[in-house]
Amino acid sequence: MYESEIQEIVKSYFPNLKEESLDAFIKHASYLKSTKGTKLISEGKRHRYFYLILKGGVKSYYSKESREVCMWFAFKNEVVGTITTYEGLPSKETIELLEDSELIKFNIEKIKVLTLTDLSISHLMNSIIIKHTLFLEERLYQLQFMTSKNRCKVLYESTPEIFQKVSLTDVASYLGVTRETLSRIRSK
Amino acid sequence: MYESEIQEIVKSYFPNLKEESLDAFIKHASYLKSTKGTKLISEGKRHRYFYLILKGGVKSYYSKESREVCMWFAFKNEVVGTITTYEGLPSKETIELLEDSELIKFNIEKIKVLTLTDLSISHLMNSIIIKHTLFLEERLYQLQFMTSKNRCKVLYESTPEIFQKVSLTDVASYLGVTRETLSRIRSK
DNA sequence: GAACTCATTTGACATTTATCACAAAGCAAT
DNA sequence: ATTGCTTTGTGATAAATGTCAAATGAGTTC
Repeated sequence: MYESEIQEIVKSYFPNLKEESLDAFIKHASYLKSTKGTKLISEGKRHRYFYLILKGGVKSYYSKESREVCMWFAFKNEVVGTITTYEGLPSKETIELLEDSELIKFNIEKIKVLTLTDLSISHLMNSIIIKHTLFLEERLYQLQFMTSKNRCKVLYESTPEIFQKVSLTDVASYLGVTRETLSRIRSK
Repeated sequence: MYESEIQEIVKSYFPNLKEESLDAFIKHASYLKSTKGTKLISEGKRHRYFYLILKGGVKSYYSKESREVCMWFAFKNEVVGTITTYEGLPSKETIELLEDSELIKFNIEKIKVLTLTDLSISHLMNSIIIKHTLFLEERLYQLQFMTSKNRCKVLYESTPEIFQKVSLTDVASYLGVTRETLSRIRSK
């Protein structure tokens, strides 16, 4: 993929990015095509990138004692990464492709350097983080207030594609129940 | 309290704020002393402020059908607010004083205007948000992976003052159990 | 199509936690 | 100290969910 194509894509995804910031931003972006199961970010390691999904999907999960708990899923047109990576720390999560996907990857270290002098880029990164923060708050709210049956229902209504693309085991862990329980509650 | 005193305090709390940004920042800060039970931010309303706690403590909670669930607690030297307020949206949470407290309040709208032209202030707000995001991720992790007994233990070990200053009912809701259950598990 | 693998469903049972009711303890005002 | 109020603790029971085991179903390979 040519740099000019990447530029067009990035421009359309981040319309608030000023023209003069765009060039610098693009310098740290590159196209990436990869297969199902590939890990974009692995738990315990430091990484340099965050990603924009052009095609495909990913899951994020924590693992502990051979148990995996999914924290979120993302598909086409979403920006993904981990906040620990942004902070230069080892990631606590793993981000893995759910299917063969196409992405644009951005060098986070380089782009952080740009935020030191470029307001437009600083605001862009800000808004990406805030979007994630709002998502986490909503998720916590649902875990604390809603029954597992309702969480399942709300998820199905808001993003039915998750049930097509993600295994029930993973959806169950995301909803905070075992797969057996999810299997039962969703038929009721 | 004189402006010069506020300036000293703010400067010491936000050492990364550049000297030339500090003056503009301080213009939107003021001292506030208030009594237990006062609501700094009320659910459903738009607000203009975030706060730095000089003395005292607060709790944040969501309420639904007369049930309250605490989302976090904060004490001396912590910055508090809601991300929805920062985004100019009505708050989903209520923030209430746990005891008579002294605070500095900052006008969020005005400071957001400053972030449009001031990198130093933009970065400061960023880092405050990121700190909160890391907290939310840790909390989600604990809710998904740890037993209620362990969550209780970890909370007691990390911030014992919560058990002194907050009612068991509130702590229980924060930990995701009923107060009866918390009463039982903590004695075991 | 048979054999194999993997995901999902179902059943039986154990465990945890919620719920409801009430008792005990702590605290403030008189 | 007595009264009233709020918070915390305890007991009995019900509901939800976890755990383990086995069955079914769907997809793949030979």
